[in-house]
Amino acid sequence: MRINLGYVAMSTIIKDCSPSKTVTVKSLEKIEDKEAKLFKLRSIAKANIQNTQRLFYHNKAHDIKVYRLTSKLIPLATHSITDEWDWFEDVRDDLKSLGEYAKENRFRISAHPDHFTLLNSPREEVLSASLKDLEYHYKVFKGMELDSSAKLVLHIGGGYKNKDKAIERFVSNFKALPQHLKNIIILENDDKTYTALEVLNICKKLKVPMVLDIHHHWCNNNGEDLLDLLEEIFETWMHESVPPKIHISSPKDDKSFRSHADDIEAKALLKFLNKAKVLDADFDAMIEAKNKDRALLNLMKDLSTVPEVKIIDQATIEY
DNA sequence: ACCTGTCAAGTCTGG
DNA sequence: CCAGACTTGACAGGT
Repeated sequence: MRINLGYVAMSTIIKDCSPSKTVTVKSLEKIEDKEAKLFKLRSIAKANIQNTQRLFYHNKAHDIKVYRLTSKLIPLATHSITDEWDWFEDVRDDLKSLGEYAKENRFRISAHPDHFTLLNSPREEVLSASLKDLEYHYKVFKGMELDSSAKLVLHIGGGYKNKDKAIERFVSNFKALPQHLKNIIILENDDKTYTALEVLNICKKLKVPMVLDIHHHWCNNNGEDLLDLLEEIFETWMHESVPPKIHISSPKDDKSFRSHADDIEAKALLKFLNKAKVLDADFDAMIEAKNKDRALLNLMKDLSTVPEVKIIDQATIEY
């Protein structure tokens, strides 16, 4: 099986290349002139897109084909303070050429809205803010002219002291989403509330792909063996044009087991690969480590000494 | 150039 | 009902 590694949002290798620059509400409020305000926002947005383009060049140079966009590409995009700002119009051309490059190189692009984006909140205002945030992400993809292989990764949300009810709410709110959002949302197990098995069942019901997070599974499970779930998890991707995606991170230490370590422990990953190999399925693996792309390259280096691992390119292995 | 408190957003726990 | 933890890159103000 072939595994493509990717990383999240920013580089620890390329300096001064943040795609997530922003401005605080307070300092934006201090700017009196409306045009100056817009200029500030526009400049930041364009710089973020430009830096994302630089990351794309870097990714290409390192054979990295799997990448998660920052959710902060457009500063304060869903905050009411920017209601007057037509950001899409301002960065239309920038997004378009960014997307062209991504498509030319067959990058597999995803995004992961922040933990405030909750489809199962009982609070109306939380749900509507979440919808706004989902539409914002969709618009970025749309501006890049990506098709529905570009995905939005979401968690199920809070437990609200009644998980069954919370799942019901998730399902009915999901069903009520506009089709263009349903097409791109994929669901991930989390480290505290919704286990891989629970998310798998929801994914099967809603017919959406599931992202398996291995680290989250270690944190939050009811004793299920991943191998028993893996085939069905990968099956949720059956109708997609891209391979299944998993998330990989290593615990920081025993004390903060849920936190992400700087790098990825090759040993634990190999254990998973050894289990998964019976399925012989290709998949994408998103590296979630503090060292970001550096952690990816470090992991590749560690894997290169393992006899069962065949190095295909700088970010791809066969096992 | 470097340091530190603060930042749009939610949920959960404990008081 | 409210404060603090969670978690995290970047800002902003200060040295």
